[in-house]
Amino acid sequence: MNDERLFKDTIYEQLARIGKAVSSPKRLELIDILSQSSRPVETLASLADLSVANVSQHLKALKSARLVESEKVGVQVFYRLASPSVAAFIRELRLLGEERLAEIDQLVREYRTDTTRFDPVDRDELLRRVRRGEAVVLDVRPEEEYRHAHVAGALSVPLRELEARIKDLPADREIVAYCRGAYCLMAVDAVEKLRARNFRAFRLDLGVTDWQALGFALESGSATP
Amino acid sequence: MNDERLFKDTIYEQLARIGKAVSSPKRLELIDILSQSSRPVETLASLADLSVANVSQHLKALKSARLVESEKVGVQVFYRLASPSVAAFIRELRLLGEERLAEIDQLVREYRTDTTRFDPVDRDELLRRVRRGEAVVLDVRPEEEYRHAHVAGALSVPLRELEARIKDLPADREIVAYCRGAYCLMAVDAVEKLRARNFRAFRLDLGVTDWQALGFALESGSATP
DNA sequence: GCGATTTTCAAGTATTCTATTAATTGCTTA
DNA sequence: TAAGCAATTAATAGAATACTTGAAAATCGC
Repeated sequence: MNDERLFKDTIYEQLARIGKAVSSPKRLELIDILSQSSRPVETLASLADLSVANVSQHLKALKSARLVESEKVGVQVFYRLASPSVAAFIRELRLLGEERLAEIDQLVREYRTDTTRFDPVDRDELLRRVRRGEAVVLDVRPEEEYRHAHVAGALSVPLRELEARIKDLPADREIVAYCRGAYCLMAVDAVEKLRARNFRAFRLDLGVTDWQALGFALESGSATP
Repeated sequence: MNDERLFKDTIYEQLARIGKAVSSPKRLELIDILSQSSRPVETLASLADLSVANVSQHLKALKSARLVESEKVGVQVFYRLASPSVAAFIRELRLLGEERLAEIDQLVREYRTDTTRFDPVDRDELLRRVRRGEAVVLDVRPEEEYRHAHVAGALSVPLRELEARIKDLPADREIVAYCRGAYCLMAVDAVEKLRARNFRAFRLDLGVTDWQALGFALESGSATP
């Protein structure tokens, strides 16, 4: 075997490590969870519906492909994505899947029973309004995820607290809610609740990584009260 | 199991199909080959050092993940990438690998014995000159790959023909050569040959997909003589 | 040292992957 | 319509790997 072949074989073998890491559904789910916020093992286990030992194994696999890192905080071990590029890569994977795999489209169509998809306002128009500052952006994910990273300028109103805090929202402005991304329905819920109270509310099915890819800045840290 | 879990499981299972498709070194290599040009099975087999039957299996796997498509042309079956997004995705995979896997860096460093890496001119500067039209861009890949897609305005001078055609190149202009990408050394060879004849030649270690990602337009079709 | 959390281990089962040879299919073209 | 070529499929075999789980062990803060 000549040098060049050996070189290619080795390079592709290395690249395949990443492919192997993302060839398991559960590991993809873990990466998605981690792209919202860093998490201790136990939480990951419960979010992904796996045993702790099992998650630990999957995390080990992800770690050996250098896609995640861990850090001990107190008694827990927190995992996080090793780099923002990981989230960007998984986003590409998801986009490719949505483009090429009709099954995904089908699934999403069947599962989404929400009303926002009949919105008369399309995504581009909403984004334009957000860019112009005409609309208020609402992050309805749990506060922890908001703290980890959110669209710059967005308000944090976790879905669970929406009812209680709805009176503080500006009734005269358009509201654009987002959550974890296209497969997450928290923002749909939020919009329905808001509309019931006569707010002009819309959903954007984007996660923070998607916002970022569209050129929006992200921030981290708590909301200023 | 509730609806949401079922939905997630199914979605991630679908996305993992793509992960599985790119979890094999040989399939990654095949995709890379196809990102240069569409090819019949037999050629793929010889380029990737595999048996025809084996390539056929791998192609089947890629096809079932909708990453490649095939078309019968005459007596042969030509395979091609199902969409430019596939090449873009594999590029992201490669970039992530280069960022995260030190092994790849190491390998490339060991394998590259060329001199161009000591170039005093860096990539950004070269790109600037190309954008300004100050430099001639040379595509040194086989003509077939040039025909499939090349950087707009680039000259096709396959490495094998370089010696014969060297006299037609402009001696007074800077020459920037490229080939299949970072792991391909044809452009290195070309630059060395050109410099031996006193041309001011440089290498850019970019493949067409990389050029495209940098905002350069691609063209296809034969060179105008 | 206690306790909580996480990792490792061992085991079992199942599955999967890759590559090869041989046979077959399906086209093209003579 | 038959010959010839390219590609696919089948059958096989062995290796390798993967996933999960329950129990034990390690780690580390307190």
